[in-house]
Amino acid sequence: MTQKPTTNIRELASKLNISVTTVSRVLNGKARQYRISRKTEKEVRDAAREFGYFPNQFARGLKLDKSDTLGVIVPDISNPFFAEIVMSIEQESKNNGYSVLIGNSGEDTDQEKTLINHFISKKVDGIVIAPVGISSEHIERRFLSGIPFVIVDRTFPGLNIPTITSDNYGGAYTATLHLLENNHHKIACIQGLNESQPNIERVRGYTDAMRSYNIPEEDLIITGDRFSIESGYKQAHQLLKGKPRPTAFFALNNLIALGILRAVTEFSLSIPEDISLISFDEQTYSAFLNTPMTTIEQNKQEIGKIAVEKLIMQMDKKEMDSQLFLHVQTKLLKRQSIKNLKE
Amino acid sequence: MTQKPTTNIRELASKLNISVTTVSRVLNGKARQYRISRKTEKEVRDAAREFGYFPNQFARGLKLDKSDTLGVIVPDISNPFFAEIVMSIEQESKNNGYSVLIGNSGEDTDQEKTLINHFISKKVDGIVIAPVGISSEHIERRFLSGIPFVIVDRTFPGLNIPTITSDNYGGAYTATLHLLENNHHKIACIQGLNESQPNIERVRGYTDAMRSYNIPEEDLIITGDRFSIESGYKQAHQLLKGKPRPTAFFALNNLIALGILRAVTEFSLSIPEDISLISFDEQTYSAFLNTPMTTIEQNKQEIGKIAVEKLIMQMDKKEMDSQLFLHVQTKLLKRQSIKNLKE
DNA sequence: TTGTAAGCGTTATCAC
DNA sequence: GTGATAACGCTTACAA
Repeated sequence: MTQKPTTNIRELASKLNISVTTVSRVLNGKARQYRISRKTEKEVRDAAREFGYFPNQFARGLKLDKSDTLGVIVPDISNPFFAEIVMSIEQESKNNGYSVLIGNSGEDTDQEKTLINHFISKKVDGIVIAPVGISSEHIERRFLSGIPFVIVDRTFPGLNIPTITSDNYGGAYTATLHLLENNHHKIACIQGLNESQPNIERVRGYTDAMRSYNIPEEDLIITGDRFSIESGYKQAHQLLKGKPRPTAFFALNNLIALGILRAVTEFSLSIPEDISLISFDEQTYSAFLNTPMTTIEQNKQEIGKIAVEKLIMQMDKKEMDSQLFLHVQTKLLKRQSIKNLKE
Repeated sequence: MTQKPTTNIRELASKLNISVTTVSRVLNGKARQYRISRKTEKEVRDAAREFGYFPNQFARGLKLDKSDTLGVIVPDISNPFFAEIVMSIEQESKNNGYSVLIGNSGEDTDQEKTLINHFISKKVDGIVIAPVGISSEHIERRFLSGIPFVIVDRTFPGLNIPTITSDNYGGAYTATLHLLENNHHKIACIQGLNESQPNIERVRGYTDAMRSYNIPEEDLIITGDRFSIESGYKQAHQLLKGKPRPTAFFALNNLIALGILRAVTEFSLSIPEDISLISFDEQTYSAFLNTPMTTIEQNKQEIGKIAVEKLIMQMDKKEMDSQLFLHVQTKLLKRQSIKNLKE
């Protein structure tokens, strides 16, 4: 039950003894265009304020076929990486006069589908989605049928939908290089959701860096099942049991890093003395771990902001922007979780 | 621009050579009530599916004066505490057929006001809000004017709006007692947003526990300015400079704890050897700090869930529930950040 | 410079 | 069992 409509445009008009047309025009900023007298304009504005009138969004939407609302779907809001992106999206949307509907897919493609349908039936004007990343047909179909979309974080190769991601390849390359420069050779790359594009790109960056040092890396790329603490823990645990141990871990996201930390602690090893660690994605707590962690920072603020900009462009121009795929730069934050083996 | 209305109810009806009334009835599950024939019912359902028809939510909203949408407002989505509450709210809303609009007030009461107005004009059926916590008139006014509200986390004393919070008093009492039992006497209580109710309640719990041990606590209650890392850092830094130092810190939320950690590291002190620490609010990373942190866990999942339940009750019954204020139990998670001084 | 009225797509009321 | 139609509140051609 919503607030009882204190006032509608008709009442307001009759109170002022003018037509609803005039009221509507003034309130939509078209007073000038229709050469409405200053006096009338002022009267309308004053009355609207006085009676706390604001147009009914259902009626408006029905007529104009738009809701001034965007939908956002992420796989896991409780992951601060996505939470920050959502925050940035909300902020930028607000600045542009849009509200945002939120949806959490829980890393589940079916739920993601349901959410998309739901949002469309709710008449969102466009959708920013960080997909689960396994399949994209459902997204593509909707996009082709005319729903504006922007994809964030988890791309799909060959999908012609505007996409904003971190420079995953570059970030991973930098991370691995940093380890190599500290004379690590046995660097284990702990994956999250193997099939997802950020994961693939990060592995590619890792691999290329390793090859540039002529180091074979095949056995060091460790399969994960998803971007979660549990997955990271399981893989790290497995590796730490084996001999010889890797000298360093490259965690492919923040949750994987947390899982590794757990395994390392369990084996009573310490960082960086016994094992070095670098993680993709900086978090608020990264610096405050007892051994502050070296990370690859992603600019979540920027990712969210650009996503909304691109989406609005798409909605307005109803045509696509030239720059379809955008990479946001990452940054290496050196802290104390990496030991130089030659020292 | 939303999807072109592939089909509307009129088209669907004419395709089937029946009236819109019948179609509407079937699709709203009123086939039985109006004794519509099995055959017709099936035809309608099949056709709806075939043409991908779903009712226009603007028209529906206009007619029924409801949106099946809830609004959620939090002070800081990037704080995982709120992110998890939002996640839970989204989940529970979805389960009950509601969408959720999200708003981030950025710990700013003006923004909070704007968001509330915005949501109301968007015709949300109700609002769950974790207010900034400084003032509540704007909320109360809207509530009294008929908008269903549920407040979460940051209460206001004497405000008769359904509220769900953690048992802040009890949690803080337990935390402090735990420190006392480990023979700490100089326990600094590092506040966040002093004026906010959770802060006040936690201080009350702290104070009562201290008094039960006959320990004067006045100078040990440290003023903060907000629930942020910076605030925690600043206060801890100040304390560590002074002599004699407290032997333990009680951080009034997760961000404050992070700030304390930063200060402690800066002074090259270690936990728990040099200083003990307990934090209100458990986080995913709490256990993975090199010194796993002892915390008071809050049941965010439950808080969000109950909030939505209460809100829906309020919307449905249009009357208030007997149980206006609800406390969700907290739990002490003992880890290694506290040293027993007698050992 | 202002007004009249049609129409957006749905549901509820009344009629048969 | 089913149907015609008014009404929800707004914007916008078209008129004046």
